[in-house]
Amino acid sequence: MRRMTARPANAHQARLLRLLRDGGPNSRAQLGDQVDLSRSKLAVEVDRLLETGLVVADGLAASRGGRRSHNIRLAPALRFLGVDIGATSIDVAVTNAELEVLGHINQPMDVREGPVAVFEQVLAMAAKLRASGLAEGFDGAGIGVPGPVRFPEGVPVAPPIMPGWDGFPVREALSQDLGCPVMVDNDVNLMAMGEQHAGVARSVGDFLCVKIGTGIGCGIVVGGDVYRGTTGSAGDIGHIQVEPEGRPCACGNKGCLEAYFSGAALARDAEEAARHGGSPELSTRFEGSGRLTAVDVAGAAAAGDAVALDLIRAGGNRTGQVIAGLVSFFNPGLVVIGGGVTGLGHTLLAAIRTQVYRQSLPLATGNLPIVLGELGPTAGVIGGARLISDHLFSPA
Amino acid sequence: MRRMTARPANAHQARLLRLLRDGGPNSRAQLGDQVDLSRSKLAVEVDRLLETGLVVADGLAASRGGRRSHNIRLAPALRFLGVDIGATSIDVAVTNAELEVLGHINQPMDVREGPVAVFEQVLAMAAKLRASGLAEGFDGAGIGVPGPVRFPEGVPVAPPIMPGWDGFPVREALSQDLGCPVMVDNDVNLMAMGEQHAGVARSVGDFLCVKIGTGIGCGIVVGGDVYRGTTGSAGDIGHIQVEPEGRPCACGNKGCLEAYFSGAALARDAEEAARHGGSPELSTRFEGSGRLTAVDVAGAAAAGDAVALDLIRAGGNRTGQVIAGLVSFFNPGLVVIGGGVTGLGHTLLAAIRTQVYRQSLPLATGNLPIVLGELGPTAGVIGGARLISDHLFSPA
DNA sequence: CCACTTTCTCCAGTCACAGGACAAAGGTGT
DNA sequence: ACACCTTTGTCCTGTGACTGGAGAAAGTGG
Repeated sequence: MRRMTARPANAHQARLLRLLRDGGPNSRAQLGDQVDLSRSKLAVEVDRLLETGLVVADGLAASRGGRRSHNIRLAPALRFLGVDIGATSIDVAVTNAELEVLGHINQPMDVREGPVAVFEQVLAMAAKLRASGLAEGFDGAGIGVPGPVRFPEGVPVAPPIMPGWDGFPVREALSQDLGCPVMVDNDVNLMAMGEQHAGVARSVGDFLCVKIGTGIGCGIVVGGDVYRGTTGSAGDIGHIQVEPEGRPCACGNKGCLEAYFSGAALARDAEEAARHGGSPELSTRFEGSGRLTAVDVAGAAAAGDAVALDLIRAGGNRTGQVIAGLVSFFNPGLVVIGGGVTGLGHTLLAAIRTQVYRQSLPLATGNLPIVLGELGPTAGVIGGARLISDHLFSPA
Repeated sequence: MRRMTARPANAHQARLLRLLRDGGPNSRAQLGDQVDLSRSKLAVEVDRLLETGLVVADGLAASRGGRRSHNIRLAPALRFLGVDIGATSIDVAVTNAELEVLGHINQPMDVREGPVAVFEQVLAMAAKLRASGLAEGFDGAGIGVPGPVRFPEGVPVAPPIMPGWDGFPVREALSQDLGCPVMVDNDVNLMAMGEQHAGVARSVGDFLCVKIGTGIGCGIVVGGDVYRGTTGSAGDIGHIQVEPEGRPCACGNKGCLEAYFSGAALARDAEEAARHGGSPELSTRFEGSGRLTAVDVAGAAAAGDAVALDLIRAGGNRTGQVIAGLVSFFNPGLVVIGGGVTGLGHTLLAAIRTQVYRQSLPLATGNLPIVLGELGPTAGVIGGARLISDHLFSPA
């Protein structure tokens, strides 16, 4: 099948495409209400979009007391690929042009296997989705990787947890293999974009999205746009010091947040507690599998295990301490907590909230919601689709 | 004399005014090189600006091998007022349209006297500048106040160190009294704008400007624009906790940065050291005046006093600790240190640099200059002029 | 004095866009 | 059934924005 070749010719067309993406099918009249263009001009631009095949007119809508309107919608065959490469697993999803997830698969994978092995698997997963009939091809793909990215080029830079990825031309390589445009970003930024598009952060201009998984990162959204910093490392809060002369961290420093709370640190602390006894729940789980993860801690906590609850609270307090500082500094309109540890749920959230509301300025916290992300693992892949669609739905 | 009444009629004119403001007099041809408009269109817009009187043509420039060009410049009679209200003193300056300071006066004043008393003094200072012949009137004024501001309305909100200012309609009142448009912002943001316009931050898109005076604040510039946060309190880093269960702070919390380092904390620590002996330099100065300020500490440090140097280093370490976190989070392209303590100079800077380079991620610090502001007390007033000129030089 | 450069103006043609007239297609009340 | 209203969409014309070229004005250097 023929893939998306055309691009919007001007800012008006780009605007219309995004409106159709975010608002679904619309009549010309409804579009006119949103774009501040005359009906004639609007009709011209819509006609041109119809000519390119980017949008189609399918059928008539119900009457609203007058002539029935034609439904204008994005081409129904458009497909975007969202790829979220985590430290220990890969998520791949197909979406339609409205960024609705049509199919989503997850497979374990260690990023440290290196880009070649990882992308082999990504391509296999994409092929599987295509084979299932959800897509005949992909019109674009958005990729998230767990480390800083030089955004314009789509190349990871000095990623601590991804040896072998430094400088690998992800965008170029995948674009070649997939045969479609590709954009690459930090996985945390993708999560932020996902929650912004379809989750709790809809209609919030400035917010923070803290992702606690194997590591800890923070997506920063300013005025609706992701802020990436001068070298693409903005939001890398895992190595902010929370304890002078504290625990040694993998990064070489001491007392980093990640040394105290993250998927890895939590598992280690839990195993320690299990070995030293005092926590029947954790000990049982430990003996079962020989190792523990954040999921085990969540399970133990849900069963009322005091040690597990303390671990979560302690971690939440550390994290909240850092977030409190960021809230004072950044004064966001919303803080979203997400990532693998979301399963720790409200115990974690309560600890974070306590710290933030206690330490940050009243003016900054006065009307500040701190909530869990509502999309879970789909946030990243939706964010990926959003990333590439933002790129494609902008003037050529 | 008649004051500036016209405003640019469109984005092109606004662009041209800003180019003339930032680049000084220019010929039509030079302007054409910078704006991506045809010569004809450019000529039309320049002519319209000439008609409004916002710009004037004065004389011919030297030939560059062909016909001599007409110099186009902003109306030479335009005058902006920059007002920087600090906790303990007021700076007022007049600038021309190019934001060059023509006259600058400083007077001590306690903000806690309240808005009415303060603005009486501001008006007197403005009148003094006018009387000196530097201005026949003001075309606009930019005001900085030491606390958060609801920017669109120009009203301080819940300012901790300014009781009596909460909700005072600064913009409206001053606009009335001065008879010209007024914009109000946090003093730290003004400093950032000043350093961006005429200081060390020229041509840097994303940077932080840390002002250490009576309190500590941080101006945040994202993509060339000041970021103010959801409620106008962004950059309020003085109350970030640096020591759990640490010193009590005036804000009611414990262990805030400001409790350890700021003009006030430094003076208190110095007086303590002077009383307990051990520092001949500080003791001498203390006996002289009965109190100490940051200036005394700077003097003692310059004379080699070990206690004073230790105080500065300790404060710098605390501050650097916080800045290190912000650098990891924000990944700026530059960090500017300014405010009243700039006199502490390189001892302070060295301590901050050490902390940041040691704690933040290499990717974020790799090419990160940390420098002292180069404008000193004029940064704020230039920033004020810049603020109002940005407002006036934008489409009506 | 001539060739060449730079600056600036003038003019004609093109494109973007708004707004009104009007046709198409549906409602609602009598 | 009919008149009348509403909503949607199309067509057309006029206006203003903008470009690019021709050419005048004003200078330099050989």
